[in-house]
Amino acid sequence: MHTLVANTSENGSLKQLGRTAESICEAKLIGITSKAFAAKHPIFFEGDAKSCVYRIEKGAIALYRMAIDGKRQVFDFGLPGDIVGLGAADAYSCTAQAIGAVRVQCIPLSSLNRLAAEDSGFALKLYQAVSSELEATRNLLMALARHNSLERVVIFLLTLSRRNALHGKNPSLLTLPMTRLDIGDLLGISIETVSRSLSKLRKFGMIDVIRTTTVQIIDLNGLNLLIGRATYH
Amino acid sequence: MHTLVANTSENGSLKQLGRTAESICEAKLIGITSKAFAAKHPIFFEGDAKSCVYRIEKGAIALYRMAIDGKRQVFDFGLPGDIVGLGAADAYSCTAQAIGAVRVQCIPLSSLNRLAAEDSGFALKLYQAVSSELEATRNLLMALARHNSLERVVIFLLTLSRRNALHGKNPSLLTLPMTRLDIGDLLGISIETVSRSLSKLRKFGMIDVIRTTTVQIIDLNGLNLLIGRATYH
DNA sequence: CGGAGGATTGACCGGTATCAATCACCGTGG
DNA sequence: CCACGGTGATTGATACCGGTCAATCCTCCG
Repeated sequence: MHTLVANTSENGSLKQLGRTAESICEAKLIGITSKAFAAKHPIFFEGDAKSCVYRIEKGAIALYRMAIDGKRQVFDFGLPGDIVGLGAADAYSCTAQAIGAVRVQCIPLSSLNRLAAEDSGFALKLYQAVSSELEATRNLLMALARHNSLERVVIFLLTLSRRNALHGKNPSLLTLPMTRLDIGDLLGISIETVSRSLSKLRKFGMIDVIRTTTVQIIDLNGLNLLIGRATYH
Repeated sequence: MHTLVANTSENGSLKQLGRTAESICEAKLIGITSKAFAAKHPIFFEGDAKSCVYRIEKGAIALYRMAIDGKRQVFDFGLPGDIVGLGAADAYSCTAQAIGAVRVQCIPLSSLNRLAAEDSGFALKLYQAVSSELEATRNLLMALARHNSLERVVIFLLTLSRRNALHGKNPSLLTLPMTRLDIGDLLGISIETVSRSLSKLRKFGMIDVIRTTTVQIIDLNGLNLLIGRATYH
């Protein structure tokens, strides 16, 4: 998973999990299959007995939980390379849903458990991976609890930008595969407020909304200043 | 760590970590020492090189992180029996500070790492423990993002109540070792709003604030209804 | 008894949710 | 190729929750 950037611990967890995810996949895991899901289809539901963990090959998914009153909290978006479904509980602790068309690798839990029981090094990799998720969740928590709606949207954009940079893509041209509702449910704000925030950033001349799914960052430094942090590092 | 209750995954993680914490302490760890801290003194700082994990014997601590603008986000309160400082990173990812006088066991990281490398079962225990912390953090995230201030305070009280029940103490008589500021910084609201929420619950006849540090729950069912959940289960 | 830190209560204001109307984009079918 | 319909996005008007400032109260200790 990735890490929202507006915090003091910087992007350590992102890189770290990236490496961890890779080593998990490089391990001698057997029975891995590949599977495709159409847009909006669930990969697994919160509460379901856990049978597999998944590695995103192509597309994007949303990880979320529903509150009793029907409100939805997105914890993260899973993008290619990410592993979702980790955690020691025997049931999935949140729902994973395809945003667009998605292809995933299914890693059987039995296979994962066997390897972890045999190889303490692999078990420690799982420990690392979940530690990173914990870190990312705390960062999101900081973003939600301590920033207003405009700042949250900026943090979201900068996070995507940083992800792009780490994948060798253009950090100033962002693709938003998710809807405004998905973004709002991640940031804890309404779709209208997401929209208003993007419009405000456009009027400030900091971004350009080319299409609803494509955002060009014009003034990266300005965005960083909005969340109280300069870019030079 | 404990788990805020207003969610669908129930209290699984709480019990689970309770057990995990115990088994971690029962393990053959060497070099454990005991240490005392006075009120408001730091146990460790965010960013410090990690040398030990700590088990609370007596008293209470706050786990928090500071935002750039000086705002503080409390992630959790550590109460007797809890283990704090876990996580695969080589630096503490948040600050731990004594609320009142505190006594802790210091478990050297070197000892922990050696055992984890030798014994995959112990490594998996660490995996479980951090998974539970992740779960608790997600629950807090749900509370912050999806509940108003009154509901957050109710969730906080019900969490303490459940903790009491699990420790064999009276679930209707709550001790609040932390200040209103600590509570507010956990729930993302101001001290005035914490105070107003408690007063409102008192006027509703649902609680009685005996002293500022002691709350009697009168109508547990009513509190549960406020957060959209009945008690009968 | 007095001082200090913490808690409570009130008044006011701003940010954001909500409701509502319109717009933009895109796939479908004529 | 264009008209049309549906979904999602944008923009505006309004109400209200909760932050902030300020005054007072409470409790614990010296």
